Amino acid sequence: MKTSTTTECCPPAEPMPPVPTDPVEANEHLARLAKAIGHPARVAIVRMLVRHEGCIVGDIVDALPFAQSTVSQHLKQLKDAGLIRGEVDGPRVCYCVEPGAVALFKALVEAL
Amino acid sequence: MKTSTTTECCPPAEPMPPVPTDPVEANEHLARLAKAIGHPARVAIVRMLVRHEGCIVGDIVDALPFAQSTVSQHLKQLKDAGLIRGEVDGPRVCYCVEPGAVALFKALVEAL
DNA sequence: CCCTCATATCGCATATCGACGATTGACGTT
DNA sequence: AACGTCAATCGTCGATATGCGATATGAGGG
Repeated sequence: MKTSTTTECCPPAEPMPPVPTDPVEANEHLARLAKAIGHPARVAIVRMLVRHEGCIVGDIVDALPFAQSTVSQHLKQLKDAGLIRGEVDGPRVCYCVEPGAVALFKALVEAL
Repeated sequence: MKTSTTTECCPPAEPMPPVPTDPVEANEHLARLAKAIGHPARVAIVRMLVRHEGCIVGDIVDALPFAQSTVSQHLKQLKDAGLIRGEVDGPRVCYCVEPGAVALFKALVEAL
């Protein structure tokens, strides 16, 4: 198996970062998460990572119609927003969703 | 009563724009909505409009620490995304949430 | 060791955003 | 008709986003 690497590399991950109590901070947090999601490619990435329970790497690049460097930037933005996590797995890098962050995002949106 | 105008002006509004079936289109739609939400001021605006069942106008400007023109631009972005609607009510303009769009957004996020 | 593969990062060009002040337009009031 | 008010738009500016190719970096394999 080489073509599609679906290695296991994601730790259990925390349950859910505390929902911000301060309304202003909640707004900013939601805005930050929404902004990170605010691009079709990043939506696709998140969806892909959520579906593939495990993690994927350069498969993401193959699945998207963008150059490798572009995809890497999108991954960085998602990582900066705390939505995903990347861990080095030998020669390749393994990305996985941060379930808590996604849950928080859903909660914040639901609370709109 | 002049200071805080909370006039009634929002029509019942449709129940919910159809959830896009095409996954690509769903991604783009979600991205568009998320992008529109991806700013603290716009989050605040949406939240404000959702809470005040009716509609508000220049009160939004007073509630935010930005110039009137800036708030107007944010309102325009939200309107372009289909999240809110603005109707002229005499000398002032009345904004209200598009409940269907918000529901769709929530549904799309939930389906992540 | 060198070489390759997989990612990240840099540098660049273009486009859009975010904020503002100033102007315009629409509407009531006087 | 002239005025004042409210809101949208214009023009501008710096900052950021988005895309790419080219280049660094790092881990493994020959």
